[in-house]
Amino acid sequence: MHNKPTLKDVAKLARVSEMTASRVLRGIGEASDHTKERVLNAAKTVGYVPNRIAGALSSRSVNLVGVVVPSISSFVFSEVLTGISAGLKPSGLQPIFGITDYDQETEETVIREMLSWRPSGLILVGLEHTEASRKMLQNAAIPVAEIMDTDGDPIDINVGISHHETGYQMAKTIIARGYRKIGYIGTKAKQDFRAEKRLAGFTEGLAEAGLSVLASERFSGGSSVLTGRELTARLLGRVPDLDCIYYSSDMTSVGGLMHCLANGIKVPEKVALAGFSGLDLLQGLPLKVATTNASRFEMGKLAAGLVVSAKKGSLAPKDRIVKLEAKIDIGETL
Amino acid sequence: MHNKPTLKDVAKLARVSEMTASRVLRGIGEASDHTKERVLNAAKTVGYVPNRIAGALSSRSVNLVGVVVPSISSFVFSEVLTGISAGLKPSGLQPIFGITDYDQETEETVIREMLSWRPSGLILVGLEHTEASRKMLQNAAIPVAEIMDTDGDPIDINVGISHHETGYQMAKTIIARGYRKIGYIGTKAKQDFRAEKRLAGFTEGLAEAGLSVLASERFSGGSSVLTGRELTARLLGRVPDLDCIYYSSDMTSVGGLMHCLANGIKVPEKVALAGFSGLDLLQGLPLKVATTNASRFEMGKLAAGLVVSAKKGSLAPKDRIVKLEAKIDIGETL
DNA sequence: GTATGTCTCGTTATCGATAACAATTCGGAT
DNA sequence: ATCCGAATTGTTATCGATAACGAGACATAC
Repeated sequence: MHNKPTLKDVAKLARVSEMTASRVLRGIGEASDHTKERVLNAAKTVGYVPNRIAGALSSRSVNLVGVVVPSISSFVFSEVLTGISAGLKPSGLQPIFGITDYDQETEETVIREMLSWRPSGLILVGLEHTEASRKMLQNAAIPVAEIMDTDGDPIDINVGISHHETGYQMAKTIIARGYRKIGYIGTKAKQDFRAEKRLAGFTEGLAEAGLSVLASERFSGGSSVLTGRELTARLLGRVPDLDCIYYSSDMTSVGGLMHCLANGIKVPEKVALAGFSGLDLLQGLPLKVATTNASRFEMGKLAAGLVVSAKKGSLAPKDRIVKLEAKIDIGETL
Repeated sequence: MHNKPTLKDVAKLARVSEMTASRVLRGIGEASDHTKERVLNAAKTVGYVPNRIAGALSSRSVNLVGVVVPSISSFVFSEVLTGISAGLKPSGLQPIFGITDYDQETEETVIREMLSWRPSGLILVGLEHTEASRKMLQNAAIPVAEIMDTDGDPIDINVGISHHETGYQMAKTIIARGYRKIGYIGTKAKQDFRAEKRLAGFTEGLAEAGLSVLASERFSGGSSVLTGRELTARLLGRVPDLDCIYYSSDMTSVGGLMHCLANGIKVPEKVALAGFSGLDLLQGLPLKVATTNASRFEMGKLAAGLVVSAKKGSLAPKDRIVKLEAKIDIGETL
């Protein structure tokens, strides 16, 4: 017996043509019960596993949707991915994931790699891509969804929230609750476009009240509780009279809370804290940290659904842009 | 212009044969600088994106490695995936991910789906699979790595830790530190084989000292801080004099710590806590929770490396089984 | 008995690339 | 001037499936 059984082997054993075997195995078209049974049995006895590569080449259709995210070692994206999986499930489309490490060149490579498999659709995070990436995506002639951010010029489908508004609203909220000496802790510029947009909106919101960010700490690399805790310690060490800190993520805001808990700093009496994302992690802490909920699961699911509709040609242009509401959750730290 | 440019279009424009164009674009074999340039230019002007499907069918080789995990909405697996990505990178192989939701039937479907793309290798979590899955994997004639667990009978490559021993050692450690009234909080049986094995080893370790788990709480669904907190409250409500709780995960043990912090219960004086995984999350908490480090990143990276070697045929049978050390980190809660 | 459909199943021609082998070119050695 | 081997480039035959069309079998209608 040679390498792997092919459709030909199945057909031969079942004494039918390859075409008939193919039809039975895919469950399309008509076939007598007698034939069906023979083919199915033959497939089982030779241990047939269809070759999707050949099938895809022949039918010019691939049941894959590429999903390109900056990182998977972050709750934020794993929830989005879970949402995408859920949204794709009813259509029979399979997601395949690629990681960019927050780097546009890497993203370009990943996109090229994905397109070379001729997927039925593509889902990307963010609106910032290299020129070459945009061109490839436009030429691909498949539904392309950019998610998580609506501040920019989308290629095709767009589902997300406005990070600029998110920052702006958080500034307003913080001001309304009486805080005036405000600090910021977030990633270094250019690493994370969305965090940068929130900060810009935040700064703008403060400026309208004649305020500004008094002090900030920036870090590179992933957000973690430890980073949040250390930078909070450093920031409050430098500027002890801050009465509120805005963080670029929930992970770091939790770190801030931990610093305060461990050092007997009263939250929010002495210092108020606010983060971003609405991670599940926040539930169960001694104090629920303020945040803006980015409804990541829903966003992923929705985007996946739109890609499916678009692929079927049943998605009007006006339904291709969905701006979700980013709702602030005051929690117990503001 | 028709649909998508093919190699033929590029070749025509560059006035060379398809074969020459193919060689230039793949950078293999020889070609004069003159030809190279013409082909590369042609490819760029028509916006050529290679069709991997056709390439894979023709060359009978696919630069993909399938990775099948129970879930991605958990730190545990996202770190493993990150490790796998890292381990695969030097080889040029690309990981593609599939999710089983902790269900063997789903796993079987996912495996079949992956094999239908004829990947160069497969990486699975755990040693428990359906009979049909095992058969498919054995017939696939590609490197198959089972990771995270070594308590069982591997199909091919195996990298992981012994969860039974992990539980056993934790029991010994807890006993050695003087705790006697011990509770357990973990997932419901059969959902998570590895957690079950840890519990079995734990119980065995206690039994050797004439002890047993006095009370336990079980949950279904994912591990979360909130679940850990609530169940800790419930368990201590039922059995207030427990002096130590063993959790099936770090997320839930952190929840336990949060319950204690919020309610003024002294840790570890009143009650000691221990989890499992060694998540980064533990860094930065007011108290470092005891855990067993499962070195997930390293495990993923190592397994990926072995798959690559095995694919090249340079992996001896004796190197196919790697049992890593699971090191207990006492932290500050034991 | 002939015609007309409806079911079933088979034949042929791709899909877009690459492997294997064949052919051509070219500079230099004899 | 001729020949040789290395460097380049081309030709042919697949890879394993599916789309599109075609054909035989069988039943029903007139």
